[in-house]
Amino acid sequence: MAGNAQYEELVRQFGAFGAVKRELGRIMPADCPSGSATVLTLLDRHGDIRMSKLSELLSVDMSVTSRQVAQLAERGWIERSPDPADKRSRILRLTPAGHAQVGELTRRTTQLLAERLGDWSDEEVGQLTRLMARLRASFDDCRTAPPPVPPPRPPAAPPPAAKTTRTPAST
Amino acid sequence: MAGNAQYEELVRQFGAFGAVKRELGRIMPADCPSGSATVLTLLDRHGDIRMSKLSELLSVDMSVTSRQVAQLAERGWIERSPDPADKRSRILRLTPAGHAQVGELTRRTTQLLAERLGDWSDEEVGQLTRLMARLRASFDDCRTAPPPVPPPRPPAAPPPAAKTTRTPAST
DNA sequence: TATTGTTATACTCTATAACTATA
DNA sequence: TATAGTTATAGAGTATAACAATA
Repeated sequence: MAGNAQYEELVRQFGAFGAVKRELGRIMPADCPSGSATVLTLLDRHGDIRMSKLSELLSVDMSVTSRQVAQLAERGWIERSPDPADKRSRILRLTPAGHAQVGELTRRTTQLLAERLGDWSDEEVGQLTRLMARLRASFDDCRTAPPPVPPPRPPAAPPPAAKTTRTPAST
Repeated sequence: MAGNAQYEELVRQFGAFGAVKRELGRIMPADCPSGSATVLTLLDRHGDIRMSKLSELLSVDMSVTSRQVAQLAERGWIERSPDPADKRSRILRLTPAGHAQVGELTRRTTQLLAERLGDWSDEEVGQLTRLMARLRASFDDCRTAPPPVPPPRPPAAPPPAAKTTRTPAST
């Protein structure tokens, strides 16, 4: 368990990381902004998944995913096939063109990192990777498990309403 | 120096970090979105600075900073005083209300981190903080120092054009 | 002529809410 | 009634380009 001062410093670094993210975004192909790149990369790693699963991986509302995916389908990088087990669902899959695009994205990003992190050791890169993976996992877990010490949060904070990536909409 | 496979994995974690960023953004006050929060935090840390310096810290075009800062000024969180040394410039400074707002932001973010990172050790939090700081620095350095091994980049990649955070505009 | 900052415009990312089709 | 996905709308973030004032 860490102290507040440590958390404050960590949050500052989160903010500074935005600058890194923006630089990465600037080297993306004009027809593939960073949001699209993120989706393609996730599909490349997780294989054929459903919209809802993708929303969960991205931690965004499914409406966002829907639009992103529609754009990628228009460009021919992914295809949406009906799920035989549930006619409401659609299975997402990279097309050959999609795989090629992932290759191009990988080429660009690894080149930039090679330039910028030239003086980092294997060990350091690995450490940062592991810690960021764990960070993501720690935020993920808390969508299923309630916080250890639920402190009084007077305004907007109804019970987590179970694990879902859906617009609350009406009641 | 690390291998390409390591860089690919690191980039994937960069993408996953977006989910953490979005969660942080969701707990911000309605009148202070995460972009504003980043600016306020930077001003709190760096003291009175000029627009151009702030743009550099954020790694965004000055036009972006200008709008952000205008909004914050409207809310009364910062003030822009003329720079006596250069009448074109403006000095940015947090107001007392701005400092109070920073306090509120800090309270919210540290609480969320305390919930999510409850099982992290001091050492681990410190390590992640240090590595992210170094990451930011590594990207920063390369705006002044050219890449160690300038590889052939056929399309869009004219010489760095010196360190500036400005729209290229016309020639 | 070059630099600092502002404004106008356009595009991406995101959330909320309403809707359709299926379970 | 609840869930999977879509669409419409609105707001925030960002870049490009043109502009004004000052150096």
